[in-house]
Amino acid sequence: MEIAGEDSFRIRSYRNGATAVEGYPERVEEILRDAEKKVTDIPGIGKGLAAVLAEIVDHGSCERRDHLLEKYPPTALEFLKIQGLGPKGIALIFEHYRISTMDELERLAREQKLRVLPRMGAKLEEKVLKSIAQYRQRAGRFMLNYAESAARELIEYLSAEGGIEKITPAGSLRRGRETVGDLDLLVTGPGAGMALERFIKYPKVEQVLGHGENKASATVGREAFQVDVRALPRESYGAALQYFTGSKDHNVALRTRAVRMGFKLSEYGLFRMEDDARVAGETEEGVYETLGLRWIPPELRENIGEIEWAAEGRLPELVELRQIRGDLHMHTTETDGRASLEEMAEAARGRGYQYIAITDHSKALAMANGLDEKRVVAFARQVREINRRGLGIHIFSGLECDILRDGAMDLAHDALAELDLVIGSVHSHMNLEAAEMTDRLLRALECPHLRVLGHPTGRLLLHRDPFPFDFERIVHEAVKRGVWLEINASPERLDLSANLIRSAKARGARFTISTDAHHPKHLESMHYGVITARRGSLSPADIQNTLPLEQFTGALRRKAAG
DNA sequence: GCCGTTTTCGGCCCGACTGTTTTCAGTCG
Repeated sequence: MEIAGEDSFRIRSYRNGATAVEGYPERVEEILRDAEKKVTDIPGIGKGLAAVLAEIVDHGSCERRDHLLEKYPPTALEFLKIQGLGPKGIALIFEHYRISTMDELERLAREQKLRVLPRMGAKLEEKVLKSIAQYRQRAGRFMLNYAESAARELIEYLSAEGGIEKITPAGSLRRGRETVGDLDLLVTGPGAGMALERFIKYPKVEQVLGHGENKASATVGREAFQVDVRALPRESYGAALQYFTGSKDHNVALRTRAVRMGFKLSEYGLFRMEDDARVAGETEEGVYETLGLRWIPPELRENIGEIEWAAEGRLPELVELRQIRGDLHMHTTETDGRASLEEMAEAARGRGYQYIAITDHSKALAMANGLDEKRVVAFARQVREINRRGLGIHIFSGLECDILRDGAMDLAHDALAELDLVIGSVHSHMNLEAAEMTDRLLRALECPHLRVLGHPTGRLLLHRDPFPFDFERIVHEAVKRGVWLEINASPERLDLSANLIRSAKARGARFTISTDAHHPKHLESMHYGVITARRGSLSPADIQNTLPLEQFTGALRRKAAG
């Protein structure tokens, strides 16, 4: 719609509507079917979008979309990812050349055919070519752990010089998004300007993209991770932190509120409209407070209703890392882990946990030397013995049991009955049709010994999409049967995602957060899981492994008792 | 296309940078 030059406010409404539907705990399909409910009760959905939604539910598309797809190739949206090209530029290119692929765009730029168009020139062609190369190289996003360690190293490097009061990563990293596009680093203090100088001399800098008085941009490392460092005066640090943390949608909503209250909010501060006086900006808390809001944790700043919650004092109490009492998914050298049970236990004890579950693979994962019934029974006995001796931390005997193609568990029920905690996971045949996958998971949930559904969607970030199934139905059944949903904290998975967590919570689901560690070091990934749970608005009470040992043991037994 | 404690019509978030430029549209964050 942007490329077609449609009304910008209508475009915004569509975009808002899409986010609203995505984050809404109920399925649009169900709301439409239910005569009691109205789809227009979703904030951001009015009469027009309600009709569009009905169309989409009916036949998978809508007239406007079909029409646009006749006029423009579907790849047009990819062109928006090329720096220097916006909707207007792309429209202009389409008017003059019939192209539909990135290769064709590249050819136009190389053959100097863009510069003949109005308001385009040689510099733009160069920029486009460079950007296409980057687009191909990295598809633009990095996993959270990559961004986090890049930020940590850089902060350490920049802090070494002195004269720096604060240095904070903002943007999607601060919000804890599962993948990060680039890094915004905010610096204040008398040495902030010098920090920019120092940044462009950072040994890992590959290419300096820009360097001014207040901001320096560069790509870091061979992967071309873009980092922007901004030097800020102390009085606007909080406003800048707020602004650059985003999300964009959150900021738009916040500014709207500011305007309504007679203020103007920018990255420089919060100003009173009537006399331009600065009323807040040194701290983030001050900005929110002046707008009549509690401080909103960055993980919630996605315009999912958090501003209303903050205004009404009903922000959820979000789970914190220190509230996690144990890790319920990890592997040892018995299968594909790299450390022994004792080593894993020792590392967990070092983290202050009260308990862990050792959950090696089952025999279907032959490659990993998965456990068969006999080894499972022996393992359960061994764990009982270990706990009698005492390791300074309680061990639960567990298993990550494969859910076979037909939904049967990989091991016989009487063997599973010996264990304290059985996780059921899909590791194979992930390309089934949604209906078949749903049946498979439903059957798995029938197993009376199943306690946790492991990495429920099977996604691998930047690698493999979630496999399709009827999520609501599976959640419904899991809740009914007392099966907990895993939030797999491995930064490659973060499965469930924040959106699915919210949707599942609204249906009464209970969760575990576990690392799926294959090495003692991987236990540190717990905080990615906690961040993801926070993005899903979860409180400690939603998460089983925040329970102290005794209560957790009790919760485990309740399923066993029926 | 959405929305309403000024409003069912007339608004809808803000500012910097760049080169397409000689006064500003388009892009970016």
